[in-house]
Amino acid sequence: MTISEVSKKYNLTQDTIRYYEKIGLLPKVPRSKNGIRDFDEEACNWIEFIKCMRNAGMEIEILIKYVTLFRQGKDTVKERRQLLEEQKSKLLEKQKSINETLDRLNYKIKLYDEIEAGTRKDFTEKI
Amino acid sequence: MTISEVSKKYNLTQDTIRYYEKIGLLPKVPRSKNGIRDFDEEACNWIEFIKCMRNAGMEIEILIKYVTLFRQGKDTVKERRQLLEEQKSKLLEKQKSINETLDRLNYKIKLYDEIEAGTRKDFTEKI
DNA sequence: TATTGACTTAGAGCGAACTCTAGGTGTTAT
DNA sequence: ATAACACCTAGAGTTCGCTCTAAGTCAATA
Repeated sequence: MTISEVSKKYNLTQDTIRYYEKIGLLPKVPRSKNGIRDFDEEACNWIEFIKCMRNAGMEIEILIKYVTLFRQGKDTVKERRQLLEEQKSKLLEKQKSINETLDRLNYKIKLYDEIEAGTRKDFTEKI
Repeated sequence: MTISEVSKKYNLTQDTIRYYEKIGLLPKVPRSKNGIRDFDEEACNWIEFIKCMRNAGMEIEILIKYVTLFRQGKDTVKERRQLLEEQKSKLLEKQKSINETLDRLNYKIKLYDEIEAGTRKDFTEKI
């Protein structure tokens, strides 16, 4: 698969994919003899994995660490597990923040609906 | 309330608070006669609100827009409602991404647990 | 044969959100 | 009175994660 195909498949720019490889986020992307990237299934799987993690806001440094451990083989399973557990905690925190904010947005949207409907005349919005 | 008290109360640096005011994110922070900020309840409420929204990842530009509309009074209720609704959608998307990633992390953590426990001998982790 | 088009690289540039620096003012404690 | 301390400002610097630029290689088509 060429970079333009991968780019379309995962909706990432070619620049982003090259950047990810450059910083060590993609282990061994195969190349055809004239130096052109030829993504195999494993490389694609990594891209998909990284995209998923990045979408959730995981830091690139952490992902590089994970990829590095992964490449070192079975001996790093314990450390990888630990890393993922930490990231899980962070995501749970983030989830909590988002839920709090959603509650607040819902409250305010409801308030604005009441104001617009005229069912609330005492317009004392308290931020 | 002085800036250092507010800073402690909301766990934001003084620099961040001053920055928020400078860019128009805090409507009218009162000042004592020698020019020192003296946060009243309303200013504190704004800080708390902004902190909540920022924690969920809402962009500063959007928050400035909201604050600006708020200051313009009742006539902007409809527009404010619309803005909040858009941000709500974004947060729901983000929530979805986080949930997907959490599922994936849980799967991998479980896999690593099995590997470590020795209950899974076929070590064919597929990223 | 010339040009088009997809790929390559190194490295510069960018936007967001702070964070820090330098220099200044005003109040309080010794 | 002088030092310490908390505050102030404008503006420069930093970090993250891309994104763009310039210059080059190579294969296919007019």
